[in-house]
Amino acid sequence: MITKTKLNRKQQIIEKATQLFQKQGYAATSMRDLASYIGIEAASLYSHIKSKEEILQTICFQMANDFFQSLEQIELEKLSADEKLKRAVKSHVIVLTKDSAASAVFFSEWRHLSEPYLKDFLSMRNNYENKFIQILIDGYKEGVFKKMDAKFTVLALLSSINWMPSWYKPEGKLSPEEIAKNVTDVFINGLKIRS
Amino acid sequence: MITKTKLNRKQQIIEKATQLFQKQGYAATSMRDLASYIGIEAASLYSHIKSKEEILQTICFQMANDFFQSLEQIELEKLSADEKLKRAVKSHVIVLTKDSAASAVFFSEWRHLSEPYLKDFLSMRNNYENKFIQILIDGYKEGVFKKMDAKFTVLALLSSINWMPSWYKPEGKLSPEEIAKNVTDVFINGLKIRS
DNA sequence: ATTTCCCTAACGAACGTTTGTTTATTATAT
DNA sequence: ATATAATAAACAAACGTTCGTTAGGGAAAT
Repeated sequence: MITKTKLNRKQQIIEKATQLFQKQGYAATSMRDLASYIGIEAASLYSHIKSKEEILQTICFQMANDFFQSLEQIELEKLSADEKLKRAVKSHVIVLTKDSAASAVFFSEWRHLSEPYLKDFLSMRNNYENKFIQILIDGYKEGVFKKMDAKFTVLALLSSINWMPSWYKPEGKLSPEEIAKNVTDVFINGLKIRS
Repeated sequence: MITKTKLNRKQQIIEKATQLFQKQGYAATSMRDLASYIGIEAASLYSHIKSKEEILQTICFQMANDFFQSLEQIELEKLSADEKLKRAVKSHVIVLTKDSAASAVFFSEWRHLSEPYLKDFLSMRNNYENKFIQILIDGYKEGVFKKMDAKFTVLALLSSINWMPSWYKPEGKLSPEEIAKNVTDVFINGLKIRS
């Protein structure tokens, strides 16, 4: 099982790197650091990966794809704006909690990507935020949401969720669904027009 | 004016370092980097500062003090919980926007502090969060706020604000007061019991 | 008024260490 | 026998920091 061993090793490298990048940051994590945690020499890492940055790229774009895919699926459904927002937040939280270490790296370490990856990354993120903004604007047009600064509100909403990886523990008392419900409860009931 | 010149230079170093730490991160910013932006040699920095980490310590604990001071002042006043929360958020945003670069460093780079500074820092932050949590608990007891997970809500609230330094521009259309109002509007009207 | 002295801020050079990565070689497993 | 994965050794570059020195200005002493 040559390929299997190699894939496992590569996966192991990326997983351990994810942990270290989260705890110490990308720049403060050395390849010797990473290697010693795995139990091999730094030079041996290069049998499986091309460079340190390739690891970061893998982590960032894997997460970016996951987020995008989960949101695109929701856009297909025909839902009222508030339902759509609930679903979008729930999906976002689920993706995020599935690998909270990778999410933390995704949110904090992307700036160490070199061009053209940095440009691609930022454009994807912008795109993602715009989809949320559109949901809020639609909600306003439908008469479901108050008048507001949609971009500001989305940034506040996503920020409150995205900070989670720094304190979320899978063994904690709150499930991803409960977290999503808590967040949307606060935000939606503050946005929704009460009759 | 010996002392004045020296103070200005030291201040200049810390200000430029704050900018670079925000943009590139603490670990990815070298002393030669910093020096060249100022227009001197790296070695010359050490006529004014003791070490690279001392700069980070200065930034972090200056901000920590500012946040603490602004909150302690509010605790003295006799206010209803929702009013108190509004005031606390407003103070928080004002401190944060006064130097958003330093705030960004404060929120993202504290993990590079060494002991015992790291321990002190985390204990201060915990303390600060607990003051917010207490406001929410008081609000619940007063019958002003819904039943909720106070810690979770505070983390969500502070996170949505603390992410701001990454996009806040002083020349933007929103003033600190308007930002605070937007945030509290969303959160308070989502929390407050409607009669 | 001139000299001596001290202090600050800057410098170039170098310190020892660590960085990411490459190479040539050996061990392992199929 | 062949392909893969690990190694030790080495690389140039960069790291934070220290060194001895120098230039310049103000204070003190002559």
